[in-house]
Order: sequence, then structure tokens, then C-alpha cells
Amino acid sequence: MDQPSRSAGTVRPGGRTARVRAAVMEATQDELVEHGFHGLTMDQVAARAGVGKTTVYRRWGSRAGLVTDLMTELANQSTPHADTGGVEADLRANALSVLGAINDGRLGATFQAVIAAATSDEQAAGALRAFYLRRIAEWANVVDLAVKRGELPAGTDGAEVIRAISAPLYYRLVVTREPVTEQDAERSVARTLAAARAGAFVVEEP
Amino acid sequence: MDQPSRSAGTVRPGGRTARVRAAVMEATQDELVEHGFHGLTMDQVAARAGVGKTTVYRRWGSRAGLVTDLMTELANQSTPHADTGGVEADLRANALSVLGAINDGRLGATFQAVIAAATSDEQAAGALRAFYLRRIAEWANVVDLAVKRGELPAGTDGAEVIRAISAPLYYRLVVTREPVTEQDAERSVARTLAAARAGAFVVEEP
DNA sequence: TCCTTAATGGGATGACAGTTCCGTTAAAAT
DNA sequence: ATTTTAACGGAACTGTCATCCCATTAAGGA
Repeated sequence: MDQPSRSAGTVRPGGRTARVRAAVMEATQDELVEHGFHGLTMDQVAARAGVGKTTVYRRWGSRAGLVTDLMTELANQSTPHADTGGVEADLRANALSVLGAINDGRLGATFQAVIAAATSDEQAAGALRAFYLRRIAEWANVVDLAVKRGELPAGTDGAEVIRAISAPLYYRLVVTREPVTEQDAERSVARTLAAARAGAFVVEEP
Repeated sequence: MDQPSRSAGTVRPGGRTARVRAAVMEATQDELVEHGFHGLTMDQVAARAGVGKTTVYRRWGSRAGLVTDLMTELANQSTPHADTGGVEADLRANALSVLGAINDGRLGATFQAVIAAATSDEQAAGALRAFYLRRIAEWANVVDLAVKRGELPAGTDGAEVIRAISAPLYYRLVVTREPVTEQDAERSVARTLAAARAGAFVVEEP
């Protein structure tokens, strides 16, 4: 009785198992770029990866399982946050990093796929939330440091500032589906910074 | 040779045709609330609407076609924007309106479904973009009026202000998938307004 | 009211996604 | 080198979704 077991591949993760995993992840991204989440099928992924489809079903269970794994993998490739010594430059680095991810063919397609999957799959939703909350927490440090340096008002909520930087970019990507440009990134930084300097990100209850 | 024709139902739109359409739209929303876009099937929708599935295929063609029609319908139910005479109250009205839509069971499910569909269907993407660009343009007026009253700096980009109000709310809904609260709406207004007053939404080239 | 035909709906058909069975391959331990 | 068994993969099977055919119903015009 082998239902899709997430434990498959944990006892003998070397050699073949690792190669299969790599091939499937690669094929999944390729399929996402070409057909989007809606057009993703286990069958196609298996064929493209040169792997038995039984294996794909056993280890990932569903399309949502595939993109969830992909997202988890991305979460572990933590890009260390910048620390240039000035908030504005740090936040610009953050915005440009997000912009780069969104506009990168493979990464962008992956994000959109997971976002789509998360609207009706709890597992995907969890992976998505975990990924972003982690990223937000990491980058919040640059804001905290800025507060310590006196660049921003005391009590400024770092995580909220980081969210505010990304929000307009994702809004364009996912909601209004307009192209997201470097200008949008710059503007987001400028506006968020203006609000932060005015104390709009200071939390009342600590 | 009748491929899914969007022209079906245009010659005799009265009586039966209208009833079928209403029943199908209703059933589609119900299914979206229960199963999300991924779990939406033409078959189920037809059964739930008490309509032949041939009809659903003929008139809507695909799941994306169903949600696209739903979105187009919402676009035509234009909620007139507020005009309380003060920017802050107007923008708060906008934020709360968005919040209400997001947190409403049926509307929220519909938005998320269309967002999911739009990641891999160009038709859905177009309907989504049209819906929001129209809403943004309508609400941009309240900002333009505020500029004329001298509440905000001359040259402030109204559409961008409106986008900035919604962005954090949708970011939470779709990307980090956190609950979206009234506090989030209030904060978005306060922050956007702070940035706007500081002139961060003034466009350089008119 | 009657007529034309737009539009619907039941049911048959074909394709393909998802599942299961079981033999084969190759990690990892000895 | 040998053994054990985790993990893989070919192939057959099943259910559901998308499509098509054609009879039936009823909208809209005369």
C-alpha cells in the first residue's frame, strides 16, 4: 500500500534518487515556463524528466506537491540580505532582488505557479507563506539596523517595511498583471522610505 | 462545427438563455467557494446548475472561460467611488471596500480563482487587468480632487496612490497568505497618505 | 397564433490523467 | 564481493473530462 509517501527517497537519497529528483525538479520548472500551473501534468513531467511516472506520483503525489517541493528548495537557497550601511541602498537592493526574481523566466514562472496552486491547495499555501515570512524576517534586520543608526524613527516595524517594498511589485505581477519595471522598484523604495521617515511604520503597542 | 463560440446566446438572450447563464454563474461561484479554481470542473458546474454540460462547453469553453465571465460581470457592477470631501476618509473608504471584497466568501473566492486562472490563461489575465485598471481609474479621481483642494502636492499621481492602497492587502491575500484585517487596511491608508503628503507620488514627467 | 431556428440537453465516444501491479535496478550495509 | 531491500519503471487498468451527434425545446419575429 504505497500512497504518495513523502518519506520515499529518504533512506537511500544518494545516486539515483538524487538524480531523479534533480531531473524532475528541472522538468517541472520547464513545464511551468511553457504551460503554467494549469497546464502542468504529472505525465508530462515524468516524460520530460526521463523518469517513470510511477516515481513522480509516489514521491510528489500531485502537481501541487511538485511546485511545493520546488518552493521549499528555493527557500533553502537563502540569498543573504545586503548591508551597505545605508537604509536607502539596502532597501533598493531588496527591491531589485525581488524585481529580478519576478522578471526571471524560470523563477517568475515558479512563483506564479505556486501562487496559483496555493489558492486551492493548503500544502502549497504553507510553503508559500513559509518562504516569504522567512525572507521578510531576514530583510527586516536592515531596517532594525537603520533604526539603531537613527536613520528611521524608533519603533519602526522592520517586517512591515519590507512587506511594503515588495507589495506593489507583486500587485502588478499578480493582480493587475502589468509589466514590473525597475522604475516601479525605485518608486516603491522611495515611497516606503518617505512613509517610514514620517513615522508611519511605528507600531503603537510593542 | 460549433467550437466554443462566445457568440452563442447573443441572438436570443431572453428567457431560457438568461436563466441558464444566471444558474451557471451561480453554480460556478458555489463551486469556487467549495473547491477553489483547481477543483472547478465543467461537469460539476453543469450538474449543479441543472444544465446540460454541452451547454456549458459551448458557451464558456473552459474553466478559465467561466471565471473570466464571472470577472467581467463583476466589472460591470461598478461601485461608485466615495466622495466625502476629505482624502483620508475617501481613501479609507477605498481600502475598506477592497477589504470587504477580499474577505467576502464568494467575492474573495472569485478573485482568487481569477488570479489563479490568469497565471496561465491570457483571456482571464485580460479580464483581470481590465477590472482593476478600471477600478483604479475610477478611484483616482478622489486623489485628483484632493490635489485640487490642496490636500496633496500638485502632480501627485492618483492612480499610483490607489494602487498603493490596495497593494499591501492583496500581497497578504495572495503572496504571504496571511489574514487581511481592518488594521491592515487602516495602516495602508496611513502609510500611503504619509508618502503622498511627502510628495513621493509626484510624477516627474507629466 | 404559428413558424423559423437559436439554443439546450441526453447520451455516445475518445483521450488522457491518475492508480495499481509487479518485475528490475542499484544504494548501502556487511 | 555479496546481500538486502529501497527505489525505480514498464505496462495494464480505471475513471473522469472534453468533444461530438442529433433530437427536443422555446425565443423572437411574422
